[in-house]
Amino acid sequence: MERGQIDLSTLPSTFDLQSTLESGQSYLWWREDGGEYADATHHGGTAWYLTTTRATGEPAVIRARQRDTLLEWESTIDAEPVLFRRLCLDDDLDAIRATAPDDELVQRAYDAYWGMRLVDDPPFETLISFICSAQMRVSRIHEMQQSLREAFGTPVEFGDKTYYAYPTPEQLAAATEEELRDLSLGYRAPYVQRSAELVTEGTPLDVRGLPYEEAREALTEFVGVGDKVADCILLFSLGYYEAVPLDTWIRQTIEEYYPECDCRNYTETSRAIREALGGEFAGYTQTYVFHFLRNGGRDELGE
DNA sequence: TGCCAGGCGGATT
DNA sequence: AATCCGCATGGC
Repeated sequence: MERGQIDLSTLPSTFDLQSTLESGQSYLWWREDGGEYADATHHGGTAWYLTTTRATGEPAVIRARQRDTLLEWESTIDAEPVLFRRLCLDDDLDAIRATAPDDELVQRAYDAYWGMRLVDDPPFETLISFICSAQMRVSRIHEMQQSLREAFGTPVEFGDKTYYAYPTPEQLAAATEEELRDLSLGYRAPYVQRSAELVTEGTPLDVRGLPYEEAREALTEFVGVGDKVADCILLFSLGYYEAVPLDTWIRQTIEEYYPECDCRNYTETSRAIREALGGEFAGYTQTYVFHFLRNGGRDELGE
C-alpha cells in the first residue's frame, strides 16, 4: 500500500474532483459510498476508486479523495503521475476559458463548475464505455462498466478487498454476445464484443496524429461507433480538445442558443458549433455546458 | 402506459 | 447523402 497527497494549491488552476467525475465524461470511477450524483459537497466529498492497467499489463487500484486543496490517495502503486495525467491537473483553465464565447450560458456553466477538468482516460476503456452509452442513462452506463469489470476483469487485491480491473481487449473479445447481454448491455452487446475483437486484430484506436476530422472518421471503423461516440473518444481519451460530441443535450442547446449552427448534417453542424465555442478548446467548453444543463442549469438562466 | 436515455447499423430512397 | 426504422433495458 502506497499513499500520498497532491497539493492542489500549486496547480495552474483550482480543481474540483466531484464535478470532474460526475460530469458524464468518465464511467470508469466509482464512489466509495455507492452514491450517484449525490449530495457530497464540492471540495470535501466522498472517496472514489479507479483501476488502471500498467504498461506491464499489471492492474492497480487507486483510491482518491479531495479535501479542499489536497487530493489524498492510496494505491497499490505510485498514483501521483496517474492522477496528474488522467485528471488533467496541469490544464490551465483560465487560458482555456479565455477562448470561450462571452455569452450567458457558457459563462454561467464555467462559474457553476469551476475547477472541473476534462478526463484523459485509456482509449480502449473509453471506446467500450461510450459504445455502451448509446440511448442510455448516465447512471446505467456506470453500472454497465462495473458489471464488465466484475465479469471479465483481472482481480486485484487492495486493502482487504478484491477489486477487478477494467477488461482488456483480449478479455472482452473472448466474451460471447450472450454473456454480454446477460449483463444488460442489450443491443450493444455484439458491438462491444466485435469492437474489442477489432482492437485485438489491429484496427487502429490510438489515432493521435491524424487531423481532427480524419481521426473522427477513422474511429467510426469500430462497430457501435458513429460520429458522436467518436467525438467522445477523441475528447476524453485522445486529447482532441476541439471535439464537440453532438448529443441530444448539445443539439437542443444549438437549437436554442446557437440556431445559426444548426446545419444539415453532423460534419457541418460540428464545424459551426466548434467555431462558435471558440475552436481549439470547444470540447472543454462543451463539457461545462453539458454538465451545467444536465443538472438543471437551464432553469436558472431565465430567472 | 408510453416516453426517454450522452445513438448506431442497415435498408431504402 | 438524407431519411426511416428497429433495437434492449430500466426509470419515471
